[in-house]
Formats: sequence, structure tokens, C-alpha cells
Amino acid sequence: MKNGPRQRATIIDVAERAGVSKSTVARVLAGSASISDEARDRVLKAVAATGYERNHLAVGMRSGRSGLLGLVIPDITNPFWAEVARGAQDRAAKDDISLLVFSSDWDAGKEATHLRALRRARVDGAIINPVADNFDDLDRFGLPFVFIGSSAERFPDTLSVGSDIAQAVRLGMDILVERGHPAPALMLGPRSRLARARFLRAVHEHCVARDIDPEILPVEESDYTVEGGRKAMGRLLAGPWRGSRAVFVANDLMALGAMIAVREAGLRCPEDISILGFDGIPAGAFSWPGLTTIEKPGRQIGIRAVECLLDQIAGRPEQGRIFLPCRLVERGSLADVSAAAPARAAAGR
Amino acid sequence: MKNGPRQRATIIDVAERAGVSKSTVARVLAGSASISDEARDRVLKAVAATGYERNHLAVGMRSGRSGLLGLVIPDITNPFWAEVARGAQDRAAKDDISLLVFSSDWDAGKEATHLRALRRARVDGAIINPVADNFDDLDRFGLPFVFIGSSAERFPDTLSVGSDIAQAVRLGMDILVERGHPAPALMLGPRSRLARARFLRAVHEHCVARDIDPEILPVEESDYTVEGGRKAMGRLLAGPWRGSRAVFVANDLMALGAMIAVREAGLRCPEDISILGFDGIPAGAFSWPGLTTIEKPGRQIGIRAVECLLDQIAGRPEQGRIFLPCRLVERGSLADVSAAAPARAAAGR
DNA sequence: AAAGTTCATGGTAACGTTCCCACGAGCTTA
DNA sequence: TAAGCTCGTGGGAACGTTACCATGAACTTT
Repeated sequence: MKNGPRQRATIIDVAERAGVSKSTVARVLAGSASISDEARDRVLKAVAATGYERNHLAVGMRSGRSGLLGLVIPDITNPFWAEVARGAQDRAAKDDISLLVFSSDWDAGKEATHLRALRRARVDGAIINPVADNFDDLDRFGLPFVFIGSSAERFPDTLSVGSDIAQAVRLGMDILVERGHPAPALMLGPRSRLARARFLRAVHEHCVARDIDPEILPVEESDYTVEGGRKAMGRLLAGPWRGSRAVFVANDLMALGAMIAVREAGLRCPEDISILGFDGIPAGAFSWPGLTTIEKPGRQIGIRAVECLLDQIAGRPEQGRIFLPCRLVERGSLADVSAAAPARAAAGR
Repeated sequence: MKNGPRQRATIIDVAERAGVSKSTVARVLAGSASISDEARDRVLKAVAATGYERNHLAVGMRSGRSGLLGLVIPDITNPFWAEVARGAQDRAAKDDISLLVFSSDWDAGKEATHLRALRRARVDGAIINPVADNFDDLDRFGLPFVFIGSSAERFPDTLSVGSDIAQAVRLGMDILVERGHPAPALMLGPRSRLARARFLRAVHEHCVARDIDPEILPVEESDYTVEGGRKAMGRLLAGPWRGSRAVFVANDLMALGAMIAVREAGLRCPEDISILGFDGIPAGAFSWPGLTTIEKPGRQIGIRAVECLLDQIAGRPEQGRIFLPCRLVERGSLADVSAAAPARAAAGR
């Protein structure tokens, strides 16, 4: 026998039970100062007795604050975006705010639909990974918002939170140098992707700083898929390749594909070919060897995006573009062929 | 220069512009029948001109329907639950319903907090993977809800949607038999998990049907982690093991760990040891060899859960427990050692 | 032709809050 | 002691909808 959804207590029920007016109850609940101890006490008791819970719909209607935020990401099923969602969710929960989550599938039409849904739900603001390449829908959005992800680059004058690709590339190049791979091959994504240019620029800067001619680095490109990485690796292996054999891959899925190609060529990773990925997807932990990679701070991005959005909603000073640092995750796909390696290994044991 | 969030148009603005009463506007928007074509036309034009969008907060307040559903899952970062969320999201969007997503981290306290948040947001109902093992919070929830996942088993008298473990096990045992592994080893999860008993029962039923003594199957157990699977596989390899060497693993992470253990023992998968997983996590596609596994219908579960919930909210007849079928995903970790194998391979080429 | 029915519409009262103004009691200030 | 101030409180008026009842016109039935 279930307890049917019996009539919910309203603020008036609480007021009557406590013998005060609804104004007083509202003040107690809002934590307002001018309340006698006695009144507060009676209200609190009445709240407990009636099981009263504030109706957020009514609150939102009257105050204009729904206590809802929107999150529009390409696909919640993608582990990176799931991390972002999780971070946003946790941060929002701290302020008693709930998140409406939508997946756009990189489709501008779906994006527009979702933005409309958010407006109707009267969210207080939204965190968006923009897919539309013009600003029309977003301009029309008419609500506070923060962009996330690298596609936000298209809109330079907008608040955004993303990962620091330049720092990530530096991190990767540094570890490669340290392990004796001063001139790794590069495996890039498609030219259409914005992140590609940033990646390449950071590599060049690193090379210039270290007095390496960027032109000597073998370069291949493909799409951000396992199959793309497999094929690109095949091409790299078929071509001329001097120096230590290491590849810095701009995407973990591609890196995983590259690893498969290495095995298919009868070579071993990392003994024959070292691979460094970029993303930090969980699947990298389960390959053999585990994929050494640079992890994007997905959760942090979610957290900061919410904070940034709340600041904006509250009218607090805004921070412009925020780039969060990435982290190296070592798992075994990077061989150490530096001069220091044997000594280091000996000292380690 | 941004278009500030200028005053939103209300139903009254639309009514004035169309020269009708707000009742008429409301009727047009609700798709009510008794409307003259002329009035409908003018209202629609006025809606377009003002950019009017229904305020869901106000609608919810008046009608008692917020157009919001809650989804409480253990962790949106877990690929299975992300699939469920995605299915639910897509299905809900079709009915213009938005989803509030929460992660409970298998923590009863967090679960209770989230349920409270859902109640305050006045969601119309909730989809819950229950972690609390008593019904108190849920009983108190006082709203329509549907359980999902195997932990729903604890509450037999409740609407729920999950995967059909018995069917999945049958599928797995059948393919194992077909490939010449009539008596595989079993690798199970911890005794505390409900799914374990169901898994084991289904295996036994299969054995009885095929006249195999279930007792001859080697059995190991561990937790649902890569490391757990690695260790359990180590124990299996160390023990006595007759017959064809195949393992039916009750969880993909464990299966991936088992695969690592096989490699560490200097053996090959699938040539020396065949592995069949259960879950369908994406990482299984990137291991080497790819993990052949039985995929749970995560997205379908999300979809059906929403449908089931909407039915319940609308007072339509409810369906009790729903178990959705799983699917075999072949990727290469299962060798064919049956008598038919050579012929079959020859015919295939 | 009177009475009933349907249709298209308008007016108004909720829904549960918060916000604002008013008011009396007790206090401080001149 | 009169005027002003603060404190604690109560009483409405919104907020934007939908639900319900009322109304008059056109039509159908007896």
C-alpha cells in the first residue's frame, strides 16, 4: 500500500500551524535577520511537522530565478563531455541548483531546439559548447551563458572555459624530450578543427625555443577516430622516418588506432614505437600497453564553467577566457631512450 | 553590443497584439478545437511577431505539471549510465520534457539529497537507480517513479526497467557452445551484487537444459574492476583446467583485466584463451584483440524508462517489471575451436 | 416560435511564492 | 515629552499561466 502523493504543504499551512503570517515564514526560510527567536523556532517546528518544501516553480515565477542551469554538450555519451557534465553537476548542486542536460550531436538544428527548451524552462543561464558557427541563435538566446570547449574559439569576445592546449603541448614535448625523443612525429586531426591550428602553433613555438627546425618533424593527419589513427600510422611507418621513433598524437582515439597499426606492422609499442596521446579518455587505461597521454581537465572545466556563469548571473566581474591546465598521465606507451635512461632505471630499482 | 535580455513577451502581450483575450491565446497554444480560423491566424502571427515563448514555470505552477523529469543514476561518467541518460534525454525531448540529471555515487545520503532537490523542483516524476536498501526515502518521495538497473531487484513490487540477464547469459552460453566451448570457466562479481545470483542461476538453467553438470565449470570471483579481473584470471590459470579454454566474464572491466593477465602469462587471446565479456563498454572495442561481449541495452533502458514513467504519470496501465534483451557484440576475443570451424572458415572466404 | 444545443469567446479566480508597504511597540534623541 | 528610529510582524499585490464559468450568437430540435 503506497502513500499516495498526498497534498503538499504550502507556506500558508506552515504559517497557520506556527500561528504567524506567511511573510514571517518566508523571512525565516530566507534567513532574514529581523525575526524573533520564538517566531523562528515555531516556524522551524511547523516546517518539520508539515514536511514543507519550497515550491521552486512558484519561487522562480515570483523572483525570476528558476534555480535551473542549462548544459548543452555534443554528447553525454562521450567520456570527455560526461566528465564536464559531472563537474558542472557537482558544482551546481553546492548552490542548490539543478542542471538540465542536453546533447546536440554537433547539430546546429538540435542546438537551436535545445536552447529554445532552455528558454522556456526559464533557466537562469546556460553552459554551451557551440556548434552553430554563427551567433544568431545565441544572440537571440538572451540569457547569460558561458561557452566551453575548443569550438568556443570562434567567438573571441565571449566568456569561455576550455583546456590550455598550448600548455598541454609544452607538457607533451617536454616529456618526449626528456625520454630522448626530441623530434617526434606528429599526428594531427582534420584541418577543419580549430584545435588543430592551436596544437600545431604550440609545437612550433616549442621547436623554436629549443632550436629545432619544425619542418623536420614527420606529420600525418586524419580524423579523430580509431580507424583514422590506424591508417595514418600505417602511412607514417611506410614513409621515411629518421631519429627516435615516437609519435605525438593529437587525439586519444587516433592514438589507440595508431597502437593497433604498430602491432599490425609486427612492431611493438613502446619498444619500437613510442606513442603519446592527447585527451585522457578512460579507454586508454585498458589498451596494451596503457596509453600515456595528456589529460584534459574535463571535470574542472565543468566546475569553472558553472562558477563563471554564476558570477555572470550575479553581476560579479567577469573573467573573459579561461584556459585550464592539462595533466600528464603515464601508462607505458612511451619508451625512455635517453642517455640517462639506464642510470635512471638502475637507480630506480 | 549585445541585445540585453529585454523584457520577455507574455501571453497578455500576444493577446493585445492579436486583439483577442488571453483565454483565446491559451486555447490556440493548447491546440484546443473551438477556435475560429481567423482568431487562430491572428494569434499565431502575434506569437511570431512578439517572439513569445510559454513560461514553463508559470504553466507548471498553474497546471501542476512542470514538464521536468528527474534522473538519478550512480555516475554519469560511467559509460553505461551515460547511455541510459542519453536514451532518456532523447525520448523526453520528443515530448518537450527536460531532464534533471543527478549522480548519486552509490551513496544513499546523496541519493536522498537529490530526491529532495527533485521534489522541490516539482518534477513530474523520476527515474531512479536505487542505492538505499530500504524504501523510506523513496516511499516519502511521493511522486511517480520508475526504477532502473539491477539494484531495482530489491523492490519486487515496483515498476522497473532493466536488462534481461537470463537472456544475455543464454546468448553467451549459446555462442560459446557454437564455438566449441561447451563448458567455459565463469568469472563472477562479488557475492553482494544482486546481478551475480541471476547470472549464476541462468548459467545453471542452461547447463541443465544441455545436460551438463554445472559443477564442472571452473569458477572464480572478484570485484568489478580491471585489477580484480586480472587477479582472478591469474588464479584460474594457476588452477587445474580441463577442456577448451574459454572464460565467460560477468563484467567487461574484469574481462579486460583477464585479457591482460593472459598476456602476462605469456599466452595469447583468443588462440590460447577465449574471453567473453558482459556489459558492452566502449573500451572493449580498443583492446587487443577487441573484446567480444554481450552488450546491455543502455539507451533502450533509458527510453523505455521514460515511456514507462510517462504512462504512469498519465495514469495509463502500468507494465510492472520490464527486461530488455541484450545483444552479442563480436570483436575477436573468442576463438572457434568447434569441429565445424575449418569448414566454416573455408566457406567464409 | 419557443426551447435547447453548440460554438467562439471573454472574464476572473486560482496556483505558491516574494516583494513592498504599513503599522504598532519599544527605544533613542533633542 | 514629542519626534524620529529600529524591530518584528502582517497584509496585500504581483508574477504568467490555466481552469472554470458566463455570455451571446447561430443553429437545431420539438
